[in-house]
Amino acid sequence: MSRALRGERAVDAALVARVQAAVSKLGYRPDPAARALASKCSSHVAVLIPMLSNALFIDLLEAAQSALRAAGYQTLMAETHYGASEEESLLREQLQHRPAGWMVTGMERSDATRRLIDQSGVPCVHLMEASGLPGVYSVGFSQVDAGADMTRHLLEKASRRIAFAGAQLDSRTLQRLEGYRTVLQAARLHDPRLEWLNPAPSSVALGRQMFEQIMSWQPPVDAIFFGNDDLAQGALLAALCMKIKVPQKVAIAGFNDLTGSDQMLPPLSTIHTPRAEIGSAAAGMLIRLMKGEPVDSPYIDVGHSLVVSGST
Amino acid sequence: MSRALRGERAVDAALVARVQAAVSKLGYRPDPAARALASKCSSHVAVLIPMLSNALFIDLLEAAQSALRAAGYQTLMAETHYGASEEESLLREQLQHRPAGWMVTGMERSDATRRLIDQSGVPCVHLMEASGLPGVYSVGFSQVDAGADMTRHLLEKASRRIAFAGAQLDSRTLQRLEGYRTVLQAARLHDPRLEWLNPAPSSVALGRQMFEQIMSWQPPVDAIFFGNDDLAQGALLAALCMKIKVPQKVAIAGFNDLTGSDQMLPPLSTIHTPRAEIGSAAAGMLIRLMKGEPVDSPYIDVGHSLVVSGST
DNA sequence: CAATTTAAGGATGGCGCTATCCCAACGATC
DNA sequence: GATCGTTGGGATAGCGCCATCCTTAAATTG
Repeated sequence: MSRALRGERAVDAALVARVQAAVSKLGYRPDPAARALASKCSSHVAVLIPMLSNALFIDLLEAAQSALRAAGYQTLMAETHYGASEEESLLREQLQHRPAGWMVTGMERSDATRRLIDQSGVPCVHLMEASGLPGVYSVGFSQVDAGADMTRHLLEKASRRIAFAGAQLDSRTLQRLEGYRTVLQAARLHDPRLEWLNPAPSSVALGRQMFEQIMSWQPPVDAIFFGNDDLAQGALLAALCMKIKVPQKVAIAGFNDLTGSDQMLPPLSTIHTPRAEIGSAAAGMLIRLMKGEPVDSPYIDVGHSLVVSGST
Repeated sequence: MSRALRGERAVDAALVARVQAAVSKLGYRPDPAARALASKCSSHVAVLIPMLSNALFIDLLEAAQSALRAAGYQTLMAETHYGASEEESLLREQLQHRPAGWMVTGMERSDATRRLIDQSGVPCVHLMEASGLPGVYSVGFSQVDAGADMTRHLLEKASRRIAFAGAQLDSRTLQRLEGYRTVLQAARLHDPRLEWLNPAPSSVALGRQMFEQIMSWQPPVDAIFFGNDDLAQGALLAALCMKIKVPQKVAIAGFNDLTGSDQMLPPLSTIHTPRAEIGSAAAGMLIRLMKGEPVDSPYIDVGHSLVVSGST
């Protein structure tokens, strides 16, 4: 009797033991396809991330997948390439497979996508941004606060003309920019010409290029806050190449604390973001939701921390 | 009638058209769970890679997933962490889900795993190494030849004392080492003390550390061939830090042509490996196998190319 | 102690497909 | 023209579970 296996209703302990014994003796394994057909719900969790090539999301995915696997769920990863319509079509595709849960990145998406998620009745956890919206589950941290923290750090280091250089221009980068702006406006040091925004994907090569561009501008800047570490790494390499002293001539800061940032010359000051923690906490929350158990809080703020190093 | 949808047997064109019309009008979508239950085969493809944190496998996964998705298959990615037993348990787990196909990395695995794959009857394509074994499907290139090519290049650049520095020590790294050895032995320049092997995972930090170690050894080396680009990137950073001129004092070469290698100072000489091509070619081959169609050749050699740059 | 409620194990009809069998209609062969 | 393949469409029995109902035994009540 299957009830004994799933611990459903009240079942006599002796019967459970007998069933368990038979199960392990015969090597019985329930068929996921049959289970999905009968219960109208698979054991798959669809995880939608913008891009694998941004190392940031790898950590997220690895942690989430590992936690989900331990709980008996299969992870179906898909890339949205930062596209709202691609996200929608991926979700629609996944919906046919009757996923048990969803994990999506960020809060920004089309209304159609939002409706799709709501109406599907499939529990969904949002990654990377902590939101207080009712009925929305999320695990992340305040991108605005993190951006503000780094800007404040640069101010403390006596920088006055602080540039912000961002790529990809996804909503999280723009939130960091917002934090930067708020702090500089409060200090009466904000200058919109110091905001360098490039919609191209973030990369070491682009960071190098943006650094060269910013440094050729007049009047010179004291510091550059890059929206992602790969850009900042490129900038540090460009500075080495151009023999520009960092941080004496210009301070450089990054975001996310990616692999290799601590190996740069000088080591990069950055904001450490606990991606693995986000992944596992989100998986934990989603598992509770999928089992119909209550969750303590609809959103978890894992925080962030400033890593002060040689580049500032 | 479902036959009309799947193009099975001979079906009248008019009937097919009528069914198609009804399908699109009613928005009918076949249920994957029911299909899997009835046919004893899902539309899932399990892709097993060693580790996501090695950028090399990201390209592989992205290309494979994109091709598989286009053909209507779902990708289930899993990490073996370079462990034979972990690979076996992952495969065993996947087997319950009746995958339509398998993609695994490399040729090296336990006998039990090999048997598992054979006996399951699920088609399997091997990635990264081109093998001529009968009944084994694979897409890759000769790691031995690639290692030999780079070593020959260093010889041509007048290096005589050429070190090999490898990490992780997976079978592919060892094959590159084999190519290195063969060339140096033929040139009567082989010295086993110049082989620096570290089983720790490959990383920029480890490359830096290994470089410092190798450079403090006597007598000095002319060139170092690193088994992966992240190690070589770390070495280039260490050289900058130690004010050791590259390639004048020591030449540095990498492998795989990873992101950022062309941005280093000096740009890194490396072996370009067509990962995306491997991923899509392997997916294409697997799709044919899953459909029961014949494949032209059981293995595809995508080749490799030497990228000569500033570091050699 | 009979009547009623409660608890827990057992039986069974689908879930939505695929595979298989079956049969009608048609052409080919002798 | 009768027999025999052959082609193509329809009907149907599961696939292996889960949800639901049914049944029986035990506990509770008046």
